[in-house]
Amino acid sequence: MAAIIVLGNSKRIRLGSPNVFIGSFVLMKALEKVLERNKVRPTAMRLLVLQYLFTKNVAVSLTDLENSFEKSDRTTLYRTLKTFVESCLVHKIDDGTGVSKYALCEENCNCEIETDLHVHFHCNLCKQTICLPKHKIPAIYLPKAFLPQEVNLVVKGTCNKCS
Amino acid sequence: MAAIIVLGNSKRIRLGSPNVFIGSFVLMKALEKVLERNKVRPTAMRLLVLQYLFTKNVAVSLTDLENSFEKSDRTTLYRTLKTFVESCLVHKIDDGTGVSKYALCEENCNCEIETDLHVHFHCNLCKQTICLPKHKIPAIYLPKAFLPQEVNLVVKGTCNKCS
DNA sequence: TCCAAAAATGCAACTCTGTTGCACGGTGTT
DNA sequence: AACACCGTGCAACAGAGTTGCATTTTTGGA
Repeated sequence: MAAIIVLGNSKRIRLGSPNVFIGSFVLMKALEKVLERNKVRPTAMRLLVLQYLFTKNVAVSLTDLENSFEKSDRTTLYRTLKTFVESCLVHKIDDGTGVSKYALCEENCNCEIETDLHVHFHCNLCKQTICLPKHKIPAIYLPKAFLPQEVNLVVKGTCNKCS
Repeated sequence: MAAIIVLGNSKRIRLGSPNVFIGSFVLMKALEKVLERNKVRPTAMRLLVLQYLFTKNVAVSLTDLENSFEKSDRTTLYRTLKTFVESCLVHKIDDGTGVSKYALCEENCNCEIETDLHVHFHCNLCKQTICLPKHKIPAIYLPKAFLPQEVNLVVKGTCNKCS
C-alpha cells in the first residue's frame, strides 16, 4: 500500500470541497485495485473516501468525513465506512471521546481473524487520534475464568506535534 | 470502606423501586460520612445513589441508575454522578460500548493526582463492565515527544460468571 | 425561629452521533 | 430492452449526554 501513497504525489486536480482531490488516472486505478482486492465494488464515492483516508495519517470521524465531502450525504458516508470496516479496509477506533474514529488498516492487518492490537493515542490539545501500529498492546493477565477476545488501549495526552 | 459494606448487611427496609433499599440509621450515617469526607453535601438522593453503587460490584450506566430509581429524574442522577466523579467518589469508565459507566473508586484511589490505572473488563454476553483493580495497566512506551496523561485499557470477552 | 441565600432537584428542550426505512437512479446481466 | 441489484440521498428516529430555567429543599445568619 505504500506504493499507492507515493502515487498520491502525482499531479492533482482540485475540485469540490477544498479538501477533496482527484488524483491521476493511475492513482484512481490503484485505489480501484485496493477496493477490488477487498471485494468492494469501486464506486466514485468509495474511491474518494478511500483517497481521503490515504491522505490522512490520523483517524477520522464520520463528521470529519461529512465536513470534507459537502456534496455527499452523511448516510452514504456512514455506510461507506461500514462497508470498509466489514471488508477489512479500515478499522474502527474507540478513542474514549465518545465518537468513533476510522483509520486505514495496515497491510498485514488480519481483521477477520484478530482485532488490531496496536495502541491508539488521543491528543488532548489538537484532539487528533493517531494509530501507533508499531506499539502493540502488552499481554494482560486476567483472573481465572475471564476469557479475553478483544483489547483496546488508548493513551491520552499531548502528541508529538503539540508537545 | 470495607467496613461500610459490612454495615450494609444490617436490617433493611424495602421502599420505592424494588432495587432501592434504605439501610439502617447506622448505614445511612456511614454513607453520610463518606460523602462528607469527599466534601459532597449528603442529600437523600445522593445517599441512595451511593448506597446503590455500594450494592453493585459492576460499573453502572446512567440509564441503569435511571431504571433503578423510577421516582427520580435522569438529570438529577446525571448531575449526581457528575458530582461524584468530580469529588473522586466514583470513576467514569469508557468500556467501548459508547455508554459511560460509573463505579466506586477504591479507597486508595487518588483521582485528583492520577487517573485510575486498572484494567476494565466488558463481558460480551452479560454486557456487564467489571473493574479489575488488582490488574494494573502495564507501562506503555510511546514514540518520542508523545506525552501520556491518561491510559484506558478495556478487555472484552466472556466474564467469569458467563464462561 | 424565621428569613434570605445558596444549593439541589425536576421538567422541558436541545445537540450530536449513530442508525434505519424507503424511494430513486444507475449499472450490469440475461 | 427488461430486470434485478446495489449504491445513494432524503427523512426520520433512538439514545446518550447536556443545558436552561423554574421550583423545591437545605443551609446559615439575624
